[in-house]
Amino acid sequence: MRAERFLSILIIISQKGLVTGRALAEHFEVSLRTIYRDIEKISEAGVPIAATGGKGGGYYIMENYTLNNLFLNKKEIEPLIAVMDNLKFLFGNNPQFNDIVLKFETLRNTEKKECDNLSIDMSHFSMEKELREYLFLMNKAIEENRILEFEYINRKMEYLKRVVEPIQIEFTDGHWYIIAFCTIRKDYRKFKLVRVRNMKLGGVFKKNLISKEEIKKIFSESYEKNSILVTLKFSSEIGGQLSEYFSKEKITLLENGTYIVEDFFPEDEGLKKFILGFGNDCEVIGPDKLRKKMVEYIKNIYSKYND
DNA sequence: GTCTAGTAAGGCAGCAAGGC
DNA sequence: GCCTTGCTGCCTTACTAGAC
Repeated sequence: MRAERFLSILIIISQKGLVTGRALAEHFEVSLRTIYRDIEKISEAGVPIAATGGKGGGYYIMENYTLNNLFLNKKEIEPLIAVMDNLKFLFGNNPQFNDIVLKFETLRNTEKKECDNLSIDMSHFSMEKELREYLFLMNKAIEENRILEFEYINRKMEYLKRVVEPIQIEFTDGHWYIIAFCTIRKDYRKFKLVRVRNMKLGGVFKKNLISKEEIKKIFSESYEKNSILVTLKFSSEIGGQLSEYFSKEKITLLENGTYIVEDFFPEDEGLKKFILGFGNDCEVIGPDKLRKKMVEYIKNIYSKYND
């Protein structure tokens, strides 16, 4: 704890140039006396920290002394800083996270030129404010083993109450999820954050010792169990777009210029909408039951426009 | 379980230096 | 001179680890 504070004090002084002992004491929530002792120990360790008294005074690191990037090289720092930039936007109200960001910003000062060629955006345009608030609550709940209560919007636009024991925050396919044990469904579930409303922190729960790998396996098995092998035929016009949705080995180019794609999909409403998203350029070849479902689905749409 | 030593931290008092 | 800030010494408290 103390060694960690020493390093943070050094980084803060290095980052800000001049910092008062009082400011450091407030930041670390310790007494001024403790900060003086810390500064003394840091100086004894050979770091040239100097001080000026009076108004406008404080601690500073003497010229020509820089903090080395001990563990990371330039190429490793670049993607980390891009990610930290994003996470700062999302977790900015977490004091512990802000300390980490400060450390990375210190690295940025020495690596600035190398950080400009990578940009990552993990925000969501429709619920920026809620996203930040929910991520903060989720993070806190996981750290303190606390229940999360929220309303979850299902496909029928019904608001269903959920009480969950959170395990992990995940960012996949451009969306944030909370992986948790649902105390209502008595099962592990993945909740899409854009469907969550009115999230609140609840009481403390006893942490289940299930590993992240086991949970991953549960979701993977569930996905496979609910998935079917689908064969799709695409027109030559849409060929270029297929690589956005499918891996190379799943796409076969036929002699007539059309494409065949074979892949596993979860068998739900989303699949039909996904296929229809390609419009007239996609045809279901198999399985037959999906082809029949598509026919019914399209008939329903047609009837809406044929009054 | 109890005692002891070490460590970390807080509080207080007094002093020095610098800026306004 | 007053205010702000740093510096130091002394005492106390709380916690932890090790010895018995």
